[in-house]
Amino acid sequence: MNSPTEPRTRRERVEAREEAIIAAAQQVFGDHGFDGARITDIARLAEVAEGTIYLYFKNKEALLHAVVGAFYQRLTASAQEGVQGLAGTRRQLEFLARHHMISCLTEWHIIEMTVGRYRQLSEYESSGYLQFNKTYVAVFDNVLREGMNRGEIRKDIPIWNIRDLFYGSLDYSCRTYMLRGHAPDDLVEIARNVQRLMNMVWQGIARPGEEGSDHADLESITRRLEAAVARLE
Amino acid sequence: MNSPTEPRTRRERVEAREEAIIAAAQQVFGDHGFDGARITDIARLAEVAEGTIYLYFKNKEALLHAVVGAFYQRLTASAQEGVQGLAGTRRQLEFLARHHMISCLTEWHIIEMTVGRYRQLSEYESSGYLQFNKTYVAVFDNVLREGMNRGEIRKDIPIWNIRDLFYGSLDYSCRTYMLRGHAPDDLVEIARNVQRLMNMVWQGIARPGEEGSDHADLESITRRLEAAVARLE
DNA sequence: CAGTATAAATGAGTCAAGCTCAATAACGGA
DNA sequence: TCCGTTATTGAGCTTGACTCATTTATACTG
Repeated sequence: MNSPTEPRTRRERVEAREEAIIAAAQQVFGDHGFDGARITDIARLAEVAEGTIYLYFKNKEALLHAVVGAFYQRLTASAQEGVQGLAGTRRQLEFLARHHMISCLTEWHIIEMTVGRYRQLSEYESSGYLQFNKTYVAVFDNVLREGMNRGEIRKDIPIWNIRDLFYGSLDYSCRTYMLRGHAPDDLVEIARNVQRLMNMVWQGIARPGEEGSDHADLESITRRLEAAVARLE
Repeated sequence: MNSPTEPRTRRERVEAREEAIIAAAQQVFGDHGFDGARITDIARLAEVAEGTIYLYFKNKEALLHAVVGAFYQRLTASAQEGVQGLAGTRRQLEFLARHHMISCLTEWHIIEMTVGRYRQLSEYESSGYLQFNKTYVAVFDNVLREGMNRGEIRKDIPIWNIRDLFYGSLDYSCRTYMLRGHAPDDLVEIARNVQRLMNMVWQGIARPGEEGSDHADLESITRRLEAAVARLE
């Protein structure tokens, strides 16, 4: 009857319970959304009294925080791991894009709960979610910085602009994808989608060839002329 | 004491009340977010009993729906109006981008409430929000389709991919902008931000053709110089 | 100008769900 | 086996969305 690794020590039992609660929460949150999820149901699913949950988590929000944290941990780890085996910035970005989109689609309900919650949280609480995100996008940022150093990526755009372009288009694409009633596991269609997005993004961020410098020069010349006119004014 | 246009007929009074409630709701939702807003407070601010609100709106969600609807109506109207006075796809897209970002920043709290609520709603309820969005992005879609017909925009990318790229990057940029503690009314900084994003997006969607993008850049540079000279005159 | 039917407004009361806490149970070392 | 500590419980408290019986305002009519 006992599972092979039944918790023996007090500490082990406590940790197992915490995990059980998080697992139950993930389930119920996923099924009903944040507001729709009842602590009672989470407690029942975790085979625990309602009050017990509040020994492990300060409140419902903290419970969500734990669920989201676990998700981001998985996400960040697999992203990092995948990038390491690849050479070339474009390759790496394409992997990150595909990986992000597939992960977001399969755990879409978690993403949807995270987005748009910041506002109702205190400065301190929301900083927790931001931290998760920061750690995750650090993987992207590194890829991008390396690409810049290798001369593959333009250096004249702030990195956060590129990041918003990248993840913004991907996440919106996820939403569109779901709203259109697509299956979250049609890998071929997803790959096609990502490919199109990345083609566009790459055009915008890749360091242009020889003739491209013309473009940059014209831009800087224009700025100088405008500045000159401003001085006249 | 009476306002110049005090409502006289029954119908007028009812409509004035509905508007008062929506205005109060917009205020309170904006200050405290959806969950944080109390119907009691909205009622007090609208100078109405709590029960009265439920004569006008089925529930709290319907109240939010009305507030968001009013926002989208303003947004769509001003977007449409602004586009009409402009020639050239790039010009129009740049206007739409700036307009979107400025609007979203000034009414950021409304945006944040809308995003991420879909999940907790019934199919029917969420379709209301989708409809708002559909009407709004129709303006963008038209600009893009015209651009395709004029040969300025690539035709080999589905329009929804471009839309996600466009609004995804803009909205994420809004969030970044707010999180970095920028003022929502620093128009110069916003314009710079939008400019960088649009440069990237344009690279991705412009029809490559015979140096067409260079041509377009030269065209826009010329316009800027002309504008500067015009100021001198 | 009453008189009345109908529409509109009210707020005390209900209900549901997050959260608290005094009482209880389980544990493990002596 | 006893006892101090830790963990658990669930009945009740609180808050806030929502309801509904009652009251008030309005427009219509003879």
